[in-house]
Amino acid sequence: MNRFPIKVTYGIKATIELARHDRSVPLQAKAIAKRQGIPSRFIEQILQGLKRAGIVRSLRGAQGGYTLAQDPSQISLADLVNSMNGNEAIPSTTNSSAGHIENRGASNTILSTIWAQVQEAEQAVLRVISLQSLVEQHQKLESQRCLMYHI
Amino acid sequence: MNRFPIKVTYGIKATIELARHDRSVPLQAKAIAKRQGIPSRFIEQILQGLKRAGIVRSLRGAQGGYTLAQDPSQISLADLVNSMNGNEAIPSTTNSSAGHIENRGASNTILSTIWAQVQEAEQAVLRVISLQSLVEQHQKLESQRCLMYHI
DNA sequence: TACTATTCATATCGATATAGTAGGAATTAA
DNA sequence: TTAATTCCTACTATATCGATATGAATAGTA
Repeated sequence: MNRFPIKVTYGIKATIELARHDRSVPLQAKAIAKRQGIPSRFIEQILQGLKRAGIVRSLRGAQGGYTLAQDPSQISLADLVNSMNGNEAIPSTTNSSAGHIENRGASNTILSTIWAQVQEAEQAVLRVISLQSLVEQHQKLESQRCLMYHI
Repeated sequence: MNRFPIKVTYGIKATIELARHDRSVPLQAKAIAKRQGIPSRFIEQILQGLKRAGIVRSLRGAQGGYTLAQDPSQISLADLVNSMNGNEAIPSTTNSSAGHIENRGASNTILSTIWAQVQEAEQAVLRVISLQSLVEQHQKLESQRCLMYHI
């Protein structure tokens, strides 16, 4: 069973924690790490990346921590995944340089186009999933797990 | 501009060469390498993988080489990409073990499901593209390039 | 002010994956 | 028998992944 890169997985988990947390109070990297079982120095790095991407805000110093920069319903999985893939801001459909693919050889041109289609298909899946919906699914699954214990 | 792993790119180029070549006469790895500018020892390895996947057939010895195992119209890009990604035979939609996702934690379960959706979206793009159509596009682009020289 | 908790920045590390290279055994047409 | 070819296995070099390490900068609080 394949999966997202662990860095992406951790980042998403972190934002889920932030979304579940009171947005007016910053949540510390250490707390996120503990709750999700992530090495705390590692999640710090990831959160810094998310900050640069404008997904989260931070407060330094004692009682500092991280908060979401936007409402969970406004953050898509595409936003999260792209911000953590080094792919700074995938230009959705701003294919400004159409036909300007400077590959020598016909097959390179064709394969570039197909790669773009694959990427777009992936983005289409990720764009329609909001952080909000992740949190809701999370809630639902957790409560199901609770019920199981009562059997 | 991202792209397929070079190994996958080379493999696809090799099968395009095979598709353009008389299928009753084997084409040598060395010839493919030369035409597509691929290190010849490397394309050998890749072709062996394609053979194990049943995409190509080989003839050993002098005058040996490779031929396609099926008609180009019957080979999809999904077949090619999957056979070269180590993912031996992705089970298309044989989701026999639905609900058997053995991840601890609700977010892992959710993310596994989403990853599967992303994979399926990619496969859907690749499944509808045949090697035949790649060859046709290739032909078309080459002839366009010819026209350009006449301007 | 001093102390402490936190983010922020940068370097390093081990393991794994990617992109090859190398040597030679096995096979087969001529 | 010879030359050309696939086939098999091992090796190398570089990059990426998944962290860990060290410590500076910042800010709340006693």
